[in-house]
Amino acid sequence: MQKFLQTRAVPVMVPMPADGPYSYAVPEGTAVEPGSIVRVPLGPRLVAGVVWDGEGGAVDPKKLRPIDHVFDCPVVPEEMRRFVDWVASYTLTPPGLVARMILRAPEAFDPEPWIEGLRKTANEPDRMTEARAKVLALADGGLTWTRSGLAHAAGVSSTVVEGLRAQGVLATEMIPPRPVVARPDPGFGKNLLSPDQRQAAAELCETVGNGGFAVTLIDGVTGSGKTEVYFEAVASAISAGKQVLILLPEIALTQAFLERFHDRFGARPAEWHSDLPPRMRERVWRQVAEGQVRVVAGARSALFLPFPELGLIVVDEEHDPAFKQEDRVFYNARDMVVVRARIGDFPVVLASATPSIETRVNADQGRYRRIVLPSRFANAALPDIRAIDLRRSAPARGSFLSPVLLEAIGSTIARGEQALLFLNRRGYAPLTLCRVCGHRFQCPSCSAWLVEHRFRGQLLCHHCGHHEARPEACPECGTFDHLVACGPGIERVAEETVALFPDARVIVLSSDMLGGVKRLRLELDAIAKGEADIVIGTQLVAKGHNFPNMTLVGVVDADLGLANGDPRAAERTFQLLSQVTGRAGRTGKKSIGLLQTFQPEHPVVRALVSGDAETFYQREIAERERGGLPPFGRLASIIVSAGTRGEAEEHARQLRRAAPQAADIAVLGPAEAPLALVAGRHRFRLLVHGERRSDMQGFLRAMLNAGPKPRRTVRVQVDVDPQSFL
DNA sequence: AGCACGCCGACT
DNA sequence: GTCGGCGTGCTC
Repeated sequence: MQKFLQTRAVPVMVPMPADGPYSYAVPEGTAVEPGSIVRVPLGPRLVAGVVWDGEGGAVDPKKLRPIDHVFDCPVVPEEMRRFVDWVASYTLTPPGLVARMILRAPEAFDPEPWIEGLRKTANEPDRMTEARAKVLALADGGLTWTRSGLAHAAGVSSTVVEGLRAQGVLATEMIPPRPVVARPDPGFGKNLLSPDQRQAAAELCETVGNGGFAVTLIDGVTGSGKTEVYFEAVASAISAGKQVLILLPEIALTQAFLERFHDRFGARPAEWHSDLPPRMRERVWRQVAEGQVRVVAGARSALFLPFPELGLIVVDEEHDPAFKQEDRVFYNARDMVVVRARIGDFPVVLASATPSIETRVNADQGRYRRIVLPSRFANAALPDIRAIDLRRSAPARGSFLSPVLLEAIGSTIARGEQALLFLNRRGYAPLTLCRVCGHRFQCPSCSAWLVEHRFRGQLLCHHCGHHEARPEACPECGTFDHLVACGPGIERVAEETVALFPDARVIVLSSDMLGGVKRLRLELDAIAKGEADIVIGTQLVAKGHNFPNMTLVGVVDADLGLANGDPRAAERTFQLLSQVTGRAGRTGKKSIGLLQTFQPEHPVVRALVSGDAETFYQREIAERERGGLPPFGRLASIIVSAGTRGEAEEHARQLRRAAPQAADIAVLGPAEAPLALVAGRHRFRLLVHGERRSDMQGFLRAMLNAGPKPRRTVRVQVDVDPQSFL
């Protein structure tokens, strides 16, 4: 006891939702410093934690337990610890949960083991064979090889290599772990840039060269070569000895992107995303922490890697909703990037053909610098976009493709070019009903319509994943053969297309496709090689892939997504359809985009057809600031979720009553909230906005403190959307 | 977040 | 008579 009282106690952030770090005793002879990664006892188990800053909080000395182990690992940099504190405070998340995000590679805290290698000695083998000669010829270079590497390179079995080792011709020598990627060379494969690109790259490199915190938006139409431009900024950061992070929406993190990077820098960036195999994950984490990896291309969680020398972050497809995490810690990685850069005092590049409204406003108001790339690169021209008014040019009965679109598909494939049909709806039909009694198939746990997937023979809920076999008879009235599919899904469009163009080669791309990522990659390759005439796809065709021979993009339902209550409906639809139509015309051939719509006068449709995005943006910004919808930039939401709608609603009401400025709060019910019903949990979103952009945080805190404490299964979480932190 | 403890329904 | 459901509570 006496000894423990004298022992130093340090704060350790443990990976669980405590309000702050816990105190642990530092055993005699153990050295730790802020940022040290340690193993500590927590209740019945041992967990990894990070030694935090300041003095350990006062605890009952009887509770104080000693640190179990200090890992031989680089410390979590000070910038990173401040970042964790900031994110925790901003999102009202317990800091331990945020810290947990940087500790997601448990095996990486121990140094990577050295690998057993083989090296030629002066000894001669007893007898020379052809296989042995091949091995020795390679080993003569004086290099140390791995056993399998040497056998493979020599084209012999590893028993040959093993035999030579047994005779002492090859000796074992330990070699350090291999880097996950080679060092990128900023001067490797410089791209030829257009004058616009050169100008933009020069501006960007100047900002990067100056160092210091700055945010630059590169706003350029699809195909204008934004990537080449920000690659130049990446090159200057590498030359300046900095590490670089490129954030991409997970789906855009494709092979094609990695290859483009390779072509420019002679090496791939390290990848970081949820599908990374655990072993690779650990190696990347470790090598980033050691500063061996200089460039990471990753999904949003890459922001929590422990870079010691980070000097530039690029966020590509800045507007993409995939940068938002909506579970546990609620954050928008794009916004947290800006904070991370401010803490580290280095620049940020945001790139998008269709920036988010809040980023545009930040640029307009001078907080961000904006660089515009107005035209497509080289001979590629933007597709000519037209609306098809479905009231005038209606599809035939039971069909979803209008005569105008069918005609365009026909002539496109007759020219040997490719057509893309886009419909953002998986499955066969979004609603099934009984023609006799009117019964509609609904999800038992979240009351959304069940989507028929005819290919799988199932009805599925796209909210919670519930699925059931498609019945023959109506469960309500028992009548056979009177169930009718309402509306189109991608499978149904495919069925129609195959029937109308029986000789065309049709490929369907959707995220629920059998065969997963591997199959998807094969299909994309096939399309690139011209092995398809018509591609039918959901959202996933919008991103990253280049289809060089694609000269027609048909949007089956341009109105889809405009009618839900999401305050961002118009913005999101504009972004999605811009990207999809942007798939066409990458090679200079004349190309067109056709939008099937019932609302040709809708601002989104008009913006796409006229190519005048500016008017659309100004209108959207004005719309939000006029009220009705919460103005951007000061928007936060408190999400209340509970098992039943009643409970969530009641709690939301109470919180709203507790708030001092009730007029500033809008309560959106499940119908309007974008994520109203998730996994059977009913959610409510209170959108909160204030007149001053100062201290949104304090307001939320006050509201939560004044409000009732959540009881039973009611949970309250806070999601702060666009930034008020600049 | 995990994990243990604890109190009520269907099974070797 | 036990196995096991998840509600509640705690972790320096």
